[in-house]
Amino acid sequence: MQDASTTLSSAAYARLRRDILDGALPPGRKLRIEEACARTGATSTPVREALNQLAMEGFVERREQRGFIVAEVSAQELRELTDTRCWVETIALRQAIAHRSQAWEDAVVLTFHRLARTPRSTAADSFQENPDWEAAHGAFHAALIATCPSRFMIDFCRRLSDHAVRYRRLAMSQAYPRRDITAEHRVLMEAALDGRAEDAAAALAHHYRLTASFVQGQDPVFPGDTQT
Amino acid sequence: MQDASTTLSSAAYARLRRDILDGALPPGRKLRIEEACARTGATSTPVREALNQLAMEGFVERREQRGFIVAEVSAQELRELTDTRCWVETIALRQAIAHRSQAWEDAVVLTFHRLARTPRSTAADSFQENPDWEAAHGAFHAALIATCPSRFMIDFCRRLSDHAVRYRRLAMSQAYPRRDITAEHRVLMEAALDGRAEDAAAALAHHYRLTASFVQGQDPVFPGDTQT
DNA sequence: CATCCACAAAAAATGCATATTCCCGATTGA
DNA sequence: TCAATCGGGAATATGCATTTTTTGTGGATG
Repeated sequence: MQDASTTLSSAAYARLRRDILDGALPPGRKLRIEEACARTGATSTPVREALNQLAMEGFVERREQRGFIVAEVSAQELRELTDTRCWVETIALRQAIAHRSQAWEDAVVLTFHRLARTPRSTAADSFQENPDWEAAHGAFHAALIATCPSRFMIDFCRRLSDHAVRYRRLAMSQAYPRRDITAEHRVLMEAALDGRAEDAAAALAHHYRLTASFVQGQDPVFPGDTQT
Repeated sequence: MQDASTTLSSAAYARLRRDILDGALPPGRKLRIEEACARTGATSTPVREALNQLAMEGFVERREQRGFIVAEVSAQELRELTDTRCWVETIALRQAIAHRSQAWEDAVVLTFHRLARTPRSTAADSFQENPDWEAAHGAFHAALIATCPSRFMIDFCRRLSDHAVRYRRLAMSQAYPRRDITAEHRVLMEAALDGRAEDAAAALAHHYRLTASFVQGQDPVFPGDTQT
């Protein structure tokens, strides 16, 4: 019944993950097993596996004997996420620069080029999230730290990035920022290619904090969360 | 059929995790579902859930349509693990010190005291791993970074710590180090309590690197892995 | 008359036995 | 000797049974 090289479990995982990151499944939403089955076209066992994996990633919360809910978001967590990315990914970037290679430079240049050429919105007049842009953006940032000699670091950075994507999408549904993101990326790339590790790290942190402050500014996303 | 507040799935997860960290399930070992069922006393559904969670943690590898095996170890990964801990946990420690509180100081002192009073070996003449020591050791290191204002950091440090425990246990089955670990912990604690963040970070990194070099020295643990 | 507790019924999560699909190795034929 | 096929065994998926939680109702109490 299964088409080549994909398991129903993985398919359900990918589908639920996408729906959560897209915001189609909003934070706090109860995830009934049966409903998730209908959504993914699988039955309880693969769905349950998918939900458990998502729980380990922090995208859903698992309540023992009480099922799953989509993980909540908060301004507090956004701050922690942003700080953590700045702390950790700057280290990964410094390490990557210290271990740079020809292949790394090529990949950085290539992914930057692709990102710069990918429109952020699919519509010219209104903002319509372009999934290709997210992919290209992730590829660029991944390429930057690819030579960091620690899979633990790389995996952790990717996980944090995924959480950041969710926050960004939730805010984007309200508005979108007017800044020259390509320019930010170019500054970052050029510092990295030149081996100016501290400049690159600073640019990266600045880039993340700018996005975070934009997301945080979209008040309706975080109702009732006022602590600073 | 279920006693209070525990699900078979969680029990299977805890059991398999313990067996992997203890080395009872050695690296590379195939984990047949049916065998794991017998080991944990559950059937396939909860066992499969447990294995998936362990796969997300990196303790088992999931081969699509081919089952699970206990994650391999290597000298290379040990180096990456140690570097990552030194990079990340020193940041967490600096942050924790920057956000210290009375409760934090109390917890650090208390967990240090308990650790110092817990014998490392249950036998006086030969080395017999004392599970209480592992627990006390983990509690001390967790207490040190508890006030780091990022759950992402704290969770990541704990995950890395668990991987380190596995490496340590694997090496311990060969020999055990002769060093004054309590003294190392005391230096670390005192620097932290005094607010000397850089000293504390240095002590922590030194502590981890000493252990790593010991583990790495136990050649039989990593047969065929000679690259440096 | 409102509130709270107990009990019952429904819904949902967890777990099991079994069926199906897929991978791998062996055997056979070219 | 190599390739294709067949069979055994293991992983994956299904449907149902069991257990727990939750919700709704009725009655007693303040």
